[in-house]
Parts: sequence; C-alpha cells; structure tokens
Amino acid sequence: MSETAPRPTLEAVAARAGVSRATVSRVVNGGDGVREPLAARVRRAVDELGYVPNQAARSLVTKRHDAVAVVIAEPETRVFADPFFARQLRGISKELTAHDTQLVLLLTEGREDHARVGRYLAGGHVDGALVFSLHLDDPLPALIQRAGVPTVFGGRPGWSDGMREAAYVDSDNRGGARTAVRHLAGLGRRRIAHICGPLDQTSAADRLEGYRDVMDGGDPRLIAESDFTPAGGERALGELLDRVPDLDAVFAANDLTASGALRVLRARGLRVPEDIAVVGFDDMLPLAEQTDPPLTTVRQDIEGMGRLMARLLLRGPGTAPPGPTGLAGGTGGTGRSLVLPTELIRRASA
Amino acid sequence: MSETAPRPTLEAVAARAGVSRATVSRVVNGGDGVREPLAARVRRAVDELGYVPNQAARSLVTKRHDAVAVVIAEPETRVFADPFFARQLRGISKELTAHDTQLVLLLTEGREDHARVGRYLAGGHVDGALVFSLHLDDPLPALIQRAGVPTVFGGRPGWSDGMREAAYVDSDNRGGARTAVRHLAGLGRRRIAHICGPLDQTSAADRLEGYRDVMDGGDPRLIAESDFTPAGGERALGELLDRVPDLDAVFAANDLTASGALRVLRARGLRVPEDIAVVGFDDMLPLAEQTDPPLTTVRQDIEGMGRLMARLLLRGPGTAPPGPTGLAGGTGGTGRSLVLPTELIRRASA
DNA sequence: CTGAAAGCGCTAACAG
DNA sequence: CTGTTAGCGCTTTCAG
Repeated sequence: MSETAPRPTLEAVAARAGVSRATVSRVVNGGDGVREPLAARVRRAVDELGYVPNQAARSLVTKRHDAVAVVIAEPETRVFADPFFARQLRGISKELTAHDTQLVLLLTEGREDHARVGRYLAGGHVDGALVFSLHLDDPLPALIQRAGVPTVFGGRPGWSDGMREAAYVDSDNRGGARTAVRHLAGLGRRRIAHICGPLDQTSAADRLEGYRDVMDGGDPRLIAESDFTPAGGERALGELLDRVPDLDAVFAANDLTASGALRVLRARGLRVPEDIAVVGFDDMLPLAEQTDPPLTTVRQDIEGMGRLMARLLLRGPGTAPPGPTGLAGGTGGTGRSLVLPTELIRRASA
Repeated sequence: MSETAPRPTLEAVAARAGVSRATVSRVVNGGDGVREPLAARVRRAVDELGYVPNQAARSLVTKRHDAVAVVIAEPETRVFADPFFARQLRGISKELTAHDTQLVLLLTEGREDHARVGRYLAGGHVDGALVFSLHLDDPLPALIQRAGVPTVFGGRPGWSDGMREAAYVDSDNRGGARTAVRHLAGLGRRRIAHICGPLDQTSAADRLEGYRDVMDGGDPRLIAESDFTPAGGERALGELLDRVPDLDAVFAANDLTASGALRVLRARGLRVPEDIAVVGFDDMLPLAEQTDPPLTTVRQDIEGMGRLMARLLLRGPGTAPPGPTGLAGGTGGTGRSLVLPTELIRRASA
C-alpha cells in the first residue's frame, strides 16, 4: 500500500492564518470563543489548505474516538447467507451516522479471531461495541466484558452467569411465535408441528417456548429441531411427516426453514394451505413473497432493532425508547434492554 | 456512553518490569533486540497489568493504522436486499484479518453522507479504501481520489475522465453474458430477449454488451431495461411479452430480475423451460435454487472478488493474482486490475 | 478573546 | 543490548 500524501497540520493552518494553533483548534471544533474577523480568516486557511484534523492525534488527547465496533460472531457459513445482519447493520449505520460516529466492523470466523477482537476492543479504538453473539457457548461476550467497553447485544444473550446485566435489544420471539401458532389454531388446524432452530440460540429457544405456550407444552412428536436453513427445513419436515402423516399445519422457526418445508410439501404433492398450512418467521424479503405460495410469516423490524441498539449505546441510560416499542426487564449495564414487537403478515400459505 | 476504564500505559509496564519504555515497546512489537531474561520480565508485566497498546498513540507516530475502509455507496434501498455486498464483505474481511488489518465500514445513504466519508478518508484513519461505487454519476470516487488514499474499486468504475488508472476487481460480466446467451442459442432458441439492469452501472452495461456480442447487435425490441429487482423483472418481461409474444428465451441481468420474470411466466401459464427458457446472473443462493423451476444462471465468485480487492490493496503492485483468475488491462494505481471468470450453472430453467 | 505551553501514549533515532 | 531524548498533531489549561 503506497504512502498517503502528507496532510497539512494545524500548525500549517495557523501559520497561514497568522494565528496560533489554539485558535485554529477552537475554530475547527465549533468555533465558539473566536471573534468573527479572525474566525473567518482561519476558515479560509482551512479551506485553502484542505485541512482535515488528524483523528489519531485528537483521540490521543480527548480519549474519544467517535467510533463504535460492531462485532458479528458467527462461525457458520450462514452468517451472511440471509440478509438478517445486513438489515440490522443498515439500521445501526443510520443511527451512528446521525451521531457522526463511525462503524468499525469486526467479523469473526472462528475462535482464532476472538483474541484479535478482544485486543482490538481493549486497544481503545472505539467508544463502545454492538455485539451479535448467537450461541450459548460463545466465549466472546465474556471476553468483551473484560475489555471494559460499553456494550449492547443484539438478541437476548443466553448465558446466565455474570451476564445478567448485559443490555440488549431483541424481537419478541416468544410472543411472535404465539401469534403464529394461534393464527394456525384459529384456522381450525389441530396437528400443528414446529420446526425449531438450533436451540443454543436464544431466538430459536424463545420461539419454541412461544409454540409451547399455545400448544400446552407441545407433543414432542410434533417438534423437530433444525438449523435455520432451507435444507434443514426439508429434512425436518420429512421426519415430521413420517412421524405424523396427518399433520395439518407447521410453524417454521424462520422463513428459510419454511421455504425448505414448502419444497418438500410440493414434492410430496401436498397442497398449501389446503392440506397443510405453513407459517414462517422473519418476513425475509424477497424470499417470503417469492415462495410458492407466498409465505404467511411473523415480521420483525430488523432495521429498527439495529437502530435501537445504536441508540442505546450512544445515549446510554436515559432517553426513552422511541415509537411503538415494547419495553422489557433489563437492568444496569448501558441502560435498559428493549424487546420489539412483531407482526403477523398474512399471505397465501396460511 | 459511559467512560472506558483507564488502561495501563507503556510507562506503567516499564515501571513494573523495571526497564525503560523503549524496552517494553520493543518487546511488544516483536521483541527483537531484547535479551531473554529481560524480555520475559516485560512480558510478565504486560500480562499482569493487562496492557494493550493504545492505537491512537501508535498511529500518531507510525502513520499506519492497520485499518482499511470499505465504502459502500448505494443510495437505493436495494443495497442490502441482496447478499451481494455481504458476500464480498466476507471475502474482504477474511483477507484483511489474515493481514491483521481492521475493516472500517462506511455506508452512504445519500449525497449528504459523501462529505462525511471524504472527511473520514482524509482524516487519516485508514491505510487504504475499498470502494463500491455503482453509478456512473457518483461523485464519491472523485472525492476519494482527492483524499489521497490508496483505493481499489469493486466493479469496473464507469467514469472515463481522470479515473482511467483506478485499480479495480470485477467479474467478467461481458463474457458471462455471452456464455449465457450462447447456451440459450445452443438450446435452439431464436428469439432471445434480454432484461438488462440499470445502464448507469457498468455491470449492467457490460452484460448487455455480452448479449449484443452474441445476438449480433440485438434487436431493440428484444431488450428491456430494468432495475435488478424482482418487481422490475416482472414489469420488463410483461413489456417484452406484449411486444414479442412468441419469445422463446430470456436472459435476465441478475437472478432477482429472473425471479420476477419467472413469476410473470407462471402467471401467464407459460412453461419454463418448455415454452420459454430463462437464464439469470449471480447464482444468488438460496434464491437461485428456490425458484420454480430452479434457475440456470451465471455464477460469479463474489467472495473471491472481495478477497482479491483486499489483496490488491494490501500488497500493492507486485504479487501475482492467485489461482484461476483472468487478468485484464488495468494500469498504474495500486496495481493491476483483475477480472474474474464466471461459470454457467445449469439448473432446470434453461 | 487569544497565545504559550504542557502533555496524551507511543516509537524511533541516537547514545551509552 | 538498553536507556534517553525527541517529537507525532492535537486539545486544553493557564496567562496575558
């Protein structure tokens, strides 16, 4: 990588404007306390020289970085296979931008990367961290806590130990699942199966709980564990159908899973929703509209979650959450945790 | 955002180990030139104190940041609607990680953000930039060039002016399109239409060129411009069908477009591929496998593009491109530009 | 209201 | 081989 051309320093601007460095600094940072004729001269010098403050120098003294890290820990290949993170990222980015804060993305592909991330966070590059850690046994959260950086988690963290006070933002997975299953029941369906996601992820576990809430605990023969992928959905529905041939509905833990299930149904000549009704979760577009038939599903405001995470981190405790948002337990940490409502989107599959 | 706890400094470590700051610095940065008994003492002090070097201070003197910016300029909502960027990001992240370099993500939602990005790049936070700028009239590239930061573009830049020497990595869009259309022709299809993408994007323009290469210039009535979305694909195919009712094949500029086209075909009762064969571009999964029928399409190695972009930026001119990669014109800048080969994936739609 | 001076934490000559 | 000495570019008291 070739060298970056040397940029003008505060010194240079000061010289050109015929003032001291301190004065230039004042003008550059808001300009209060400098009288007009002078300030204008400084601004002109800044423009002429194309001066841009050196952030490293600034951080060194202010101890602020105007940057937050987004840590996405997902060993599996699936990480970006669905637009889920991407959408949250977008929400985060919008909110950070509004606060003139940079987004530093830290992707970890496996445990080897954890040390690197820990070092980075501890290295004082950022003012805080937004962390997506999906698995129960993930060592990352502990590592991050040790780094002593303010943190907000995306999705309810699953470790019971010292993490109780972690701030997080999540969708109402359990409530959404209940809505989905109730919808199916309301359609007159009786043998409602559930294809759940990997239970070491709280979102999957919570959706399963929601299903059980409505199904009175749920017959184990009606539940198959899967992995949030289309292929997994195919396999799981196959099992379910073999076990309970007269199934009349299935609630899939996410849309990807549902799409796999749909494929199996079509292959076996079963009509949706006449023979079997299907409900997904996520409202992942364009997939959810593109399946045959289009998927009835539980929408969560993914971008909104991202935005809220950033807001929580930036504002710290204090400001009330905006708009129509449910509010949940949470405690200390960087403020309350937030649980966003979900919404059933009716299409043709149920 | 609450304050980060004060971290131990080099000074503290030095005191604890009973050596000078310089010695600690040496040990921390590779440790050459420090005799063993001492070095060990230093390392222990580092561990005990949990010392992590302050990057701001380090950058201030070294002028290096071990960080690269990824700039994604995409005003439309579509940005993250498809996993395209996500996949490239992943490739980039892998390569950067291997070089112990951080990824700083800069998303721009509109022109208002350009200034911010320019400032950031010029602010000397990063050693280089990886830029995705899709539109011909995008002012960002010029802005970036002014910032004087080494840059590699994702996708062939489209401005003819002073940008000629920009380094970039791209897929062989034109060649891939030729392959697709030849495949259709090889199937005996004669009235092959093309739904192209927005022509202010080089990828769309190049695919159109590839189509024309094979179609001998191409009958304008067989070409409809669209916008890389399913809805756009629907609309475009509708027009095409109205204009040329006896169409027997269509090459869509991407899989999203193709999926929309498929939907129209199904709605009109036309069989695929019997009545009309369809080929897409991207091999975007799971979509391409999930459509009905599964899509024949042109695969590009998206993650590989990302990896190569990072490599190009980091290694600068010099190291040869790895593996089975085509090599294209390119010039000065940060090294050669690279054009990666594409591959036709045959499924049921053509 | 403006300038002078100190120092953030670190690396890189330069001595010893 | 190790320690001493200067700054990197900026903000921030503290005087004037």
